[in-house]
Amino acid sequence: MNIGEIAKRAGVSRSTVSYALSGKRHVSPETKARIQQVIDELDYRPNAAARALKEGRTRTIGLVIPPPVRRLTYMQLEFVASVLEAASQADLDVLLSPSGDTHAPAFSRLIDGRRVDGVILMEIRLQDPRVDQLRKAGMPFVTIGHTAHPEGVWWVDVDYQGLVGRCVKHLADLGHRDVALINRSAEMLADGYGPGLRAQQGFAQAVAQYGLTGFEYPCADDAPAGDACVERILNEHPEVTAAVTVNESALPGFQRALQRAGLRVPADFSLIGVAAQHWAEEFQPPLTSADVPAVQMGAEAVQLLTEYIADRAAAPKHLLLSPPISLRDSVSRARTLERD
Amino acid sequence: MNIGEIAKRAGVSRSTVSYALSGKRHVSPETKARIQQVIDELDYRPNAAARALKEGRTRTIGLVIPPPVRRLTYMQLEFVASVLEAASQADLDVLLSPSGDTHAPAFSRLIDGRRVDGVILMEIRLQDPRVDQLRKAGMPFVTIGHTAHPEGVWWVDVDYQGLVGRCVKHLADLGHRDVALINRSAEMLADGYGPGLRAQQGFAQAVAQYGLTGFEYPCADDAPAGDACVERILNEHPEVTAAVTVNESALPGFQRALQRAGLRVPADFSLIGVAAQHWAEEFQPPLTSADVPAVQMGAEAVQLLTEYIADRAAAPKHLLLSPPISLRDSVSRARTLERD
DNA sequence: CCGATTTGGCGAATCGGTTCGACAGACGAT
DNA sequence: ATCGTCTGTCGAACCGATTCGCCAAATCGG
Repeated sequence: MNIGEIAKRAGVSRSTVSYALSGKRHVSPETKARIQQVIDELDYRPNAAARALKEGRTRTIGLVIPPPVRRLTYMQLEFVASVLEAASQADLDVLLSPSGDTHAPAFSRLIDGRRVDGVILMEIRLQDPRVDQLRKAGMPFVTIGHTAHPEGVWWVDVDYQGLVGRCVKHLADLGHRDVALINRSAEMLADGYGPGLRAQQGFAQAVAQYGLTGFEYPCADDAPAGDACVERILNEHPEVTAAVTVNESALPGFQRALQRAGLRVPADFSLIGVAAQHWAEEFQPPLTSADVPAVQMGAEAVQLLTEYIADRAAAPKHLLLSPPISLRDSVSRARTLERD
Repeated sequence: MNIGEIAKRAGVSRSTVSYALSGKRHVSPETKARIQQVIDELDYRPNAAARALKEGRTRTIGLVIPPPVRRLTYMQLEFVASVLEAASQADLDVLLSPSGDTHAPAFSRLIDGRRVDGVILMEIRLQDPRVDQLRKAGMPFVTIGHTAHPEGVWWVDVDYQGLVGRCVKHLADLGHRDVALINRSAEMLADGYGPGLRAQQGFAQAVAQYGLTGFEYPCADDAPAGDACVERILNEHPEVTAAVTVNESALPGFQRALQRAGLRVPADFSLIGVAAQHWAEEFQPPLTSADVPAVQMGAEAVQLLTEYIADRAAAPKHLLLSPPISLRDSVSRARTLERD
């Protein structure tokens, strides 16, 4: 069931079938109808490989996700979902590829084997070898997150630095003087993970600017780590009355540790952060947070990538999003002030 | 940078390059070395589309996931991750495709456009039109889950019916007389969702067999629904001392509702279920459960699919897994017995 | 009524690989 | 010296689409 078979049954040439399908040249309505009928009968659809070979494009994009996949955070899952959705809208297929040392062959296949027209890269590091490889191969790509030197690169990101700064300001305005930052894991920071390092900077700057005392705590991406982290904070710095977090996966652990310590949120301890809306609302009480617009970001990434693919000479574009802080129920005035 | 270019620079014909790469015919060591050197210099990799066209296979499998993707349960995410991992091991790429009405064109592209060599289908219904479509198109596929009439189909599944039955038996052995089943949502059951309906059957059978009184509660896949569901159970049937759950996404909600009601697990209320190990361990206290071996299932699905692709005439195989119940801390003897 | 233009469709080349058959040269056996 | 075998390589066909150039018939204007 190839185009030749269709042509034979419709009594026309292969090229006519092709033109009838693509509309790139005029075909008489009668002929077109006859061809369409045969196609419907046989459930014919052009062979993707043949088309890709001739056209030089695959109508497929690669989505490179961080391993181990099983540990995908909810936010990352939202990216994947929204990229998938946006790609589907644009009639693009998505080839999902884990990155990392053991998957290097797969990555090279993707790039050098021209399996995809472009790539969306998630979880990039400040220095990221994959960016260099893509650049060298001349493969269009958009990163979610941005490297230390993103000039000439297309990217979409959330302004972690600014957002964490605004969270600190929010706490300062409410009278908190001693605050903690619960960051991502120490390994990720050492590995040059952008959002973590930018959160660090934003926190340090804002703490200095508003004259607060700040303590930074790295924390692995799971509930037990969150539990342990909050316990450490409470032990080591009992004067801390509020925390800013960029670690949504650890949130359930915070709840447990605070509860065990007999601290109520927000009466005794305020919590604010940057997180996916889902996690923020799941928290008890609902977390005041800057909701990362993951869905929008995924869609924008696909949009940018299609633009890039369509015009490889176009000037690089990027998008730095800074969503507003949604006021929920996890932040209150500092205890010390309430005693006045 | 195509095979012709490599051939020219190495001073051989295109076919020799091809044979040097594939090893399907003997090529002298010197020639092979010369070719390899040119390839390394240019980072050459065969164009996937051209190869797919000639070979008639794409070295790609499709993974069809349920929409809305954003609501993937942890277990489903584990399937995706393990399929990805296993495919990567087998040098296969994975095309991720959401299913559902709005994505029908993408699904047809996958199947009729021969974009993939085979398909893995997740979340299938007892009656599933996608199964029929795949069958009609002659596309090899493996389902995770099985339809009402799985004869002639390749599949991998967990024995929900048997597992739920064993959970009930476990509770009966410990003296519980009135037990609840917290199932998946009413919509999913109405829609013919296999695991939910099989859990229902297993529960009903076991309850009858051991002479217990059973109450079935459907529950949506999220924490608030779980909270509300447990509250209803406690209100409507205060005599219930234990529940079996197959709804891992609702678990955090159970915790909250039980806590609010002042019931301790397992002293006052026992909980047992079928869930991903991750969720079972995240629960407070760790949940006694039959851990769904999602990672194994994903790997097995890929394995079966490659066998099927390699020999389309092979007799269908399937795998019905029945993991043991891991005893953790959420089940105890019934209260009434403890008073003896 | 004749040349120019438009309409509708055809044939062949092409994309970049794989693979089959052929073939030249080296070598061993008789 | 001759024949057969084996080695290593080449040339050409092919996979299934798209697209360019071309041409026959129909239509139009003066």
